Amino acid sequence: MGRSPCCEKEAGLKKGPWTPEEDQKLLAYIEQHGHGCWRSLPTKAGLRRCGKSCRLRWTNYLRPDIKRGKFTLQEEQTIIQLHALLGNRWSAIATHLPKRTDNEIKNYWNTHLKKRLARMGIDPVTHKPRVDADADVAAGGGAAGGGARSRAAAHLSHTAQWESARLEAEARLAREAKLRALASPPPATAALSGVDSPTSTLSFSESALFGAGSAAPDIHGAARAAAVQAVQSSYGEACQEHHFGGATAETSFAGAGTLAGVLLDCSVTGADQRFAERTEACSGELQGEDDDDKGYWNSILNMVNSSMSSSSSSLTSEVVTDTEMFLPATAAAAASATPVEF
DNA sequence: AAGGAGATCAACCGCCGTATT
DNA sequence: AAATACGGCGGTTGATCTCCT
Repeated sequence: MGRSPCCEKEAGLKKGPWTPEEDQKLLAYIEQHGHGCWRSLPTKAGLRRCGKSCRLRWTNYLRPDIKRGKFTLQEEQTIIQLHALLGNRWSAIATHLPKRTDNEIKNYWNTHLKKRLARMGIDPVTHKPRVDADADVAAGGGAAGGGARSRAAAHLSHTAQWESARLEAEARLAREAKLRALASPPPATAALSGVDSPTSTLSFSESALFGAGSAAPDIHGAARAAAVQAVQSSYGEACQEHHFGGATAETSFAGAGTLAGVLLDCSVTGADQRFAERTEACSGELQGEDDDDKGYWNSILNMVNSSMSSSSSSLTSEVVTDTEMFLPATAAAAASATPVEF
């Protein structure tokens, strides 16, 4: 593990900013041959760069499906939501922002959003109002507050576990899709078509299939089913190791899956009625959760909702707007707190 | 107009997980 | 089972840009 940097092996490799000529070479080579093995690509393409540098340049800049320029309000909202859920897992966040790279999102978070949240008095790490933390400190970190926090942390931990399981399944799905693609080579023009999500192990279209289960071509049917099964079993195991109020692994999966599933469904395909069904199906699963959890998610949603209400966006179907999407049924009722100025 | 400070972002670095040998 | 190769990820850096004095 921890092998040495690829660039160490060959001296004289160029570093630093790419020139237009280098870009052209890389672009031309990939368009013609696909990237294949990154390590051998620079030699074949006539570039004095290491493979890693080429891969980075391609994924972060040259790919034809990358959207550049200012982030929209909706994108900002999505990033904030997903960061609250996933933390600094930029590639996972990028999965839900088509045409944006993890590097770009990371940069935008560090240079814009983090500061903005901080200005609003919200801790960009915990996504909680700083006042809470102060109050807890002032109260000497009492057992009640600490307990609530740990429960909230446990809730988040479940979410993260589910997401991890999902990402694992995505990776498996992507590998299987790749194998299928190799088995039946695409036309030359398709060399660039399998990259419709900048950094995800799963392409955006595949995410959509996976999340929405909609009109998926049968070629992916088995893989999708396998992926779903993998998520279910992974999450089931996670549930057995932890709590979830005595619910079975399957129902726990449904409950927690709602949260991440909503993100997936809504960001990829727009809200659909399956979501409502699942919300109904799992309502009450998380009723043991504490008011702190409600407040936590409320604060995020309020922030998001307030900015959304001031915009003319039609994206309300694309990002989470309904408290029930995020919260356990019991928490939804408490979602009428004053919106935070964004 | 000059230059200093802060902001931005492309690119690098080092580590990790997985596949292959 | 161990070693190695590879792709991917998140954190960090440094060059460049923009704004302010």
